[in-house]
Amino acid sequence: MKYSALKGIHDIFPPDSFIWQHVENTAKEIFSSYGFHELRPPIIESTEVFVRSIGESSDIVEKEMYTFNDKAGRRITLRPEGTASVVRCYVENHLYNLPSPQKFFYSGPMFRYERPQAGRFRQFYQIGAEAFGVFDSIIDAEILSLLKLFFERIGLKELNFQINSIGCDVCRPDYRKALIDFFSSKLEALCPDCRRRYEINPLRILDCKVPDCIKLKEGAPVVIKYLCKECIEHFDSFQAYLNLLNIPFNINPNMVRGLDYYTRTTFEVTCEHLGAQNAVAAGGRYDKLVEEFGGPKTPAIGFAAGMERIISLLKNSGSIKIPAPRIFIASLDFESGKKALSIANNLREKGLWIELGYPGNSLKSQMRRADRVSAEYVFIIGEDEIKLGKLKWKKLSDKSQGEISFSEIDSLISNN
RNA sequence: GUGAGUGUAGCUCAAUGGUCAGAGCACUGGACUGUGGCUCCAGGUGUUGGGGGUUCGAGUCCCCUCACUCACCCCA
Repeated sequence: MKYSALKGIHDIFPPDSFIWQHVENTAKEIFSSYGFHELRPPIIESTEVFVRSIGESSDIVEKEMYTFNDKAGRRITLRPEGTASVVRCYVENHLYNLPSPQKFFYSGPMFRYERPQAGRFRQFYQIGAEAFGVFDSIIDAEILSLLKLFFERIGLKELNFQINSIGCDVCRPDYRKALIDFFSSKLEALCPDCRRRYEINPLRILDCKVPDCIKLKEGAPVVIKYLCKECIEHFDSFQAYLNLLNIPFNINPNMVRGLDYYTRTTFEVTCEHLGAQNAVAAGGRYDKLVEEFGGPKTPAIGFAAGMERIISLLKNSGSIKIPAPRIFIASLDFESGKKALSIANNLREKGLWIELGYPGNSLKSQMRRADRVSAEYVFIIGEDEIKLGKLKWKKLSDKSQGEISFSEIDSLISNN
């Protein structure tokens, strides 16, 4: 084979593309009902947009971005995530002057230069949503409620909702310091990765999976105990809203998000059937980011859902119907072929999905193809039918068949 | 970036170091001269991922390389 798609980058084609459409259409419908409207940011930005939002020292920025110079020497990056672009757009276009809150959703490809594995690709698709301008945790609950309805509607089951609060810039420094104090005496026993995390982002030691590290973090300070009064109130009311909405959730104090911009609420939706990369959606609050981008002080919260992971769960559940043509028209020679073509044209103008058999193939093979594509009806036109001015029809599901004159085709369609 | 596993027909996979590398699925035709699913018959493509080595002989063993997969890191 001469050419293949790049590593970690995949084509999407039927029948999978039907599932993609189903998910995207459902998302648009559900998100709209929560007042989230589509925003289409570009997929490339100046590198600085991502460096400033995601964080200089994060892995994404340090080693995973597709970055290049354009012809004028500007530093350009293919977006590794969506939030940075949405915030840039929000600030650049002064959308904060519109009635608050402003709520947006987006969908499209993201790019990260990573080693591919199950549920992780170099080009991958996310559907995300962002809400600007609300401090109250009621919006946090609305976001989870939106996710729950979305996943229910597309047919995903057995999902776990995990939440946490990682504090704000008032209380997080205290917690960070407590963690550093706690682990400083255990440094030698930690795995090499955790020793590195200790330097870069001590919070990340908490979600290490190495058995020894799991033991060592018993008795480690819990973030919730260090939250300031405002953060506690926010987290408590968040949970009250979730209970009101009957959204089952677990508090996972070890869930710390990797991106620097998160504050207070973080959450993740996971599914056990996925493999190591088990999050189908994740997000959180980022109350400082708009300001850092030069906008007014504006609280915000958002999430991103991984399309490929959703699709793979739906494929395994086998619950998606693949659409099928309404009518398959088989024909046997030049004259009947012409008749078939013109009937097909008329019916397609009415919006019906019509497949044509081709007279070069035997009727048997045309019938077989009609069956393979799960056509509802087969029309058969040959020499006799042309002479008599009528065609034979057959309904494949129950084998019923009959004849109908060419002029009566419309009524057969509308009666069935 | 690190580690492990796998590369044989369009797809899923067989083949103890030994003759000509096979089967199922799928596709086309026929049995059924114009009626799908079931059954039977017929029809064919492989530089065994690529390169080198060991051997009388390599799909099989060794080395290199590439690709894919899974896991770590990280993250949707």
